[in-house]
Amino acid sequence: MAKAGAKTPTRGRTASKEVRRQQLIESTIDSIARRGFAETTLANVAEGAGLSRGIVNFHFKSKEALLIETLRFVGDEYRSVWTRALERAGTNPADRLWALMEADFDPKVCTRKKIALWFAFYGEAKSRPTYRDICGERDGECNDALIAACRALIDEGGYDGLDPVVVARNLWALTDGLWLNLLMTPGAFDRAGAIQACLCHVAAMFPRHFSARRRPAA
Amino acid sequence: MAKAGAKTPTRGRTASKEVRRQQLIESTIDSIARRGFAETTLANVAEGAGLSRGIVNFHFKSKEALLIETLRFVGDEYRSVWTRALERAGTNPADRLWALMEADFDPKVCTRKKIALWFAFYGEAKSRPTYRDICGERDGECNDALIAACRALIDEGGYDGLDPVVVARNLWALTDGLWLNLLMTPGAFDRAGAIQACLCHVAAMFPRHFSARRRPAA
Amino acid sequence: MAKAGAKTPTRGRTASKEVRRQQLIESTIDSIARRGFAETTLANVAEGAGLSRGIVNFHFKSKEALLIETLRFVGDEYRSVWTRALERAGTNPADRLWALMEADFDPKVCTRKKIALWFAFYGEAKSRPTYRDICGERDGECNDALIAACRALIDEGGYDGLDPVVVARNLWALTDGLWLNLLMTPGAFDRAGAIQACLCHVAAMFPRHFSARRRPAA
Amino acid sequence: MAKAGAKTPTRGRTASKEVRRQQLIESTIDSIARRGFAETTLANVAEGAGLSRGIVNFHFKSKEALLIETLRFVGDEYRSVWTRALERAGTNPADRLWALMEADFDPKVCTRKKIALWFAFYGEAKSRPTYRDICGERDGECNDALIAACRALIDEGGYDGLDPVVVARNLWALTDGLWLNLLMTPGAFDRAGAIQACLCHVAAMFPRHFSARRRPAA
DNA sequence: CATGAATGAGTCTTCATTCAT
DNA sequence: AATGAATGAAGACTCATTCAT
Repeated sequence: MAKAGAKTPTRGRTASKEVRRQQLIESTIDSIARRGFAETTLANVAEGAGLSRGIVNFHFKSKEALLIETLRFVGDEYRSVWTRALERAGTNPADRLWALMEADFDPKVCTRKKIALWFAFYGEAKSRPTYRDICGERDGECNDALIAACRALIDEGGYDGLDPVVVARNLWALTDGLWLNLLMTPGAFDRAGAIQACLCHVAAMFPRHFSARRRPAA
Repeated sequence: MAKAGAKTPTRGRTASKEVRRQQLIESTIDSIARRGFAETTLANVAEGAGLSRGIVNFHFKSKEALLIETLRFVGDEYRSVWTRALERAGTNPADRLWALMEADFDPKVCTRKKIALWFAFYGEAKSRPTYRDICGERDGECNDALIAACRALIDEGGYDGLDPVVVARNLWALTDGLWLNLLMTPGAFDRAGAIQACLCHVAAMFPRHFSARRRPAA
Repeated sequence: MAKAGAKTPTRGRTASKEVRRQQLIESTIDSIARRGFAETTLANVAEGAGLSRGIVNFHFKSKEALLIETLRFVGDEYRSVWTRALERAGTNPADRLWALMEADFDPKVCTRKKIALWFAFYGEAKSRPTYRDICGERDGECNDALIAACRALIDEGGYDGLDPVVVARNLWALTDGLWLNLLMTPGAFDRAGAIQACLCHVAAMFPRHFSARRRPAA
Repeated sequence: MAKAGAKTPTRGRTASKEVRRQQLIESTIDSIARRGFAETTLANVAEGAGLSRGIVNFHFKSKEALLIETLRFVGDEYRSVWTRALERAGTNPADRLWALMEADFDPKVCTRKKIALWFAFYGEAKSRPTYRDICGERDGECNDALIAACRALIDEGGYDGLDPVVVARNLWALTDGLWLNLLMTPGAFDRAGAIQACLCHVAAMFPRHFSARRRPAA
C-alpha cells in the first residue's frame, strides 16, 4: 500500500486488489451511515463504488467479512488519530490526557457519518461478539493510555481520593455520550461545543490543571 | 355466554388483544437484545411468544409498526421510572438531580437486555427518522428536567461560571456513555459501579452538595 | 323467502340464514365489481356486509362456494329478466326476438357493476369449469329461445339463406360484445345506444320486420 | 472473453436478458390461459419457463410489471396482425374492412389460449385502470381504422342511413362476442365458423359488397 | 480481474379457515 | 347465530452467493 502506492493504478479497469477492497470499504461506510445496517446490501455497496454486482464476493469472502474489515478499518483510523495525538502531546500528563480527549473530536473521526457507523456496529455488538471484540481492542488500548494519563495526573497534582480507573471511565463515557448526542440531536451543538463540554468536565475534575477557559494549564 | 355475559361481556376478548400485543412486544425486546436487530424476524418473535407465525401481522400493521411500538413501550417505561423518581425526590435541587441520575441505573431500565435494545435502535436512528423522533421525545422531556435541576443547583450553590445546559448535557452524556460501557464491556463494572462513577462526576462538579462518599449532602 | 318475507327479521342480530346469505352475496357482487376478483377477500365481503370476519365460513362452505352461489344468483336474476320479457312479448317472432335483445340491456341486469361481475367470472371461466358450466346453462336456455325466435322469423319472413343458428349466434355475440364495450369504454355510449346498435343490426338482418327507426315492425 | 469479444462483445449477455424476459412473458401467457389469473403465481411462471424461483423479480420490477408487460406483448402482437392485414388489403374499403374482420381470427391471435388471456385481463380491467388503458390503446387505433373503412364503404356504396360509428361498433362488438363464444363454448364452432358468422353480418349490412357465400365482392 | 445473470433460501405479508366463547 | 382471535399455508419479494463468460 504505502509501498506500492506510487505505482498502483487507482482508477483503471484493473485496479489492484487493495484499491478495490478499499473502494468497497469506503462505500460500505457510506451506505451504513446513510441507509443503516439493515438496509445496506451488497448491491448497494457495489453500486456506491461504481462497480458491478458480484464484485464484493470476489474481493471478500462474504458480506460479514466485508463488515468486519470495515469495522477494522475505521478502528485503525481511529487508533492512528489518538496515537499520533498522544505522540504530539509529549510527556506532560495533562497534555496527554487532553490530547486523548480532543482526538475523539478530530474532524477525521468525528463526523456524523463515522459516528453513525460506530453506533450501527454498537447496535449489533451484543449479538455479534466479533464486533464487540474488535471494538474492544480499540477501547482497551486507548483506555489504558487514558488510565495511565489520569494516574499520572492524579499523582502529580495530588488529587487524592480519585480513582484513575473510575476517572478514566468517566472521561471515556463522556466522549461516547457526547458522540451519541451529536448523532441523535444534530444541531444542538458541534465538535467545538463537545470539546468545550469535555473541558468543563476535566476542569471540575482537575481544577489545578484545567479551567473552563484554558486548555491544559501551562 | 349469556351466563358469564352479564359480568365480563367482552373483557376476555378485549383483554386478550392487549395481552397478545404486550406478549409480542416483550418477545421483540428479547429477540432484539439476544439476536440483534438484523436477525430479529417475525418468526422469531412469534416463536418467542409461543404463538403462531402469522400472529404479528394480525396484531400489528407491519413489522415496522411492531418495532416502533416496542420502542415506544420501553420509552414509556423509562419515562415512568424517572418521573416517579423525580416525584419522590421532593423539591431539593440536589436530590432531584441525583434522582434523575440514579433513575438511569434503576434495575427496571438498566439491564443489559434493555440497554442492548436502546443501542440497537440508536444504531438505526440516523437512517430512520421515526426512531430518532421517538427517542427524541424521551430525551427532550428528561433533559429539560435535568437542566432545571442543574440551574436550580447552580443558583442555590453559587457555582458561578457553570452553564446549566452544558452541565446537564455532560450528565446526560455520562450516563449514556456508561450504558454503552455496560453493554460493550460487561463485567468491568455494574450498576453500583456506574452510580459510583456518576457520583464521582457530580462530586467534582458540585462539591458543596455531593462527595464521592455521600449521596446528596444533607 | 317470499313466503316468510313478511315475518323474517332482516336486520336483527339473529337474521335468518337466508337473509345473511343474501347479504353476503350482495356484498360479494359489490366487491368483485369494485375491487375485482383478485382483490376480493372474505374479510372485504364481510366488512362490506357490516358483519364479522368469520361470518362467511359460517354461512358458506368455502369462499369458492360463495363465489359459485354469487354467480348462480346473478345468473338466475338474468334468466328471470329475459324469461319475463319473453312472456310479455307474446307469440310474434319479431317481438320475441326483440324482447330477448332488449332484455340484455334492462336496467336490472345491464349496469357496469353487473357487467364487471360477469366478465370477472368469464375471465376465470377457462380455468374453472364450474363457472363455465353455470354460465353455460344460462347461455343454453336463452340461446335456444333466441334460435327458436330466429327460426320462426326466418320462416315467417322468407329470409332464405339465413341459418337461424348462425344468426342467433351473431345476435348473442353482438350483445356480449356491446356489454364488453360498455365495460371497457364507459362514456362512449349507454344502454340506449346499445339498443340502437342492436336495432341497426336486426334491421339489416330482417329488413322486413325491423328498421333503424322502429322497434319490431307492426 | 477476449477471444469471442471481438465478434459479439455483449450480445450473449444482452440477448440473454431479452430472451429471458420473453421466456417469462410466454410462460405467463401459458399460465394465465391454463390456470387463470388468480392461480398464476410467480413460482408457476418461473417453473413454466424452466427457471428458478427468484428469476421474475430479477427481470421484472414486480409481478404487476410482468403482467402489464405481458398484456403489452399480446397487444403489440395483435396490432401487428391487423396492421399487416390492412397493408395487404390495399385501398378498397370493402377489402380493408374485411381484412380487419378476418385479422381477429388469424391463427396467430385467435387461439383459445390468447382469448383466455384477453378475457382474464378484461375481467380485472374495471378495477385496474392500467389494464383498461393498455387495452384501450389497441381498441382505439384499430377502431379508428374500422370506422374509416366503414365510412368509405358507406359513401362508396350509397348505404344511406348507416352511421359508420355505430356500424363499426357493431362489427367490433360482434368479433369480441364471437371470441367470448369461442372461449365459453369451445366446440360449438371454430375460426372458420366465426369468419362465416362475420360474413353473414357484413353481407346483411353491405349487401352490394358482400354475400354470405363470397368474401368481398369483386 | 470483472461482469451480471442466475439461484434459492429466507422474510414479510396476506388470507381462507378454524374454533373457543 | 355470531364473533373475532388465532392458525398456518402460500405467495411476493429480497438478497447473499455462485458461476459462466
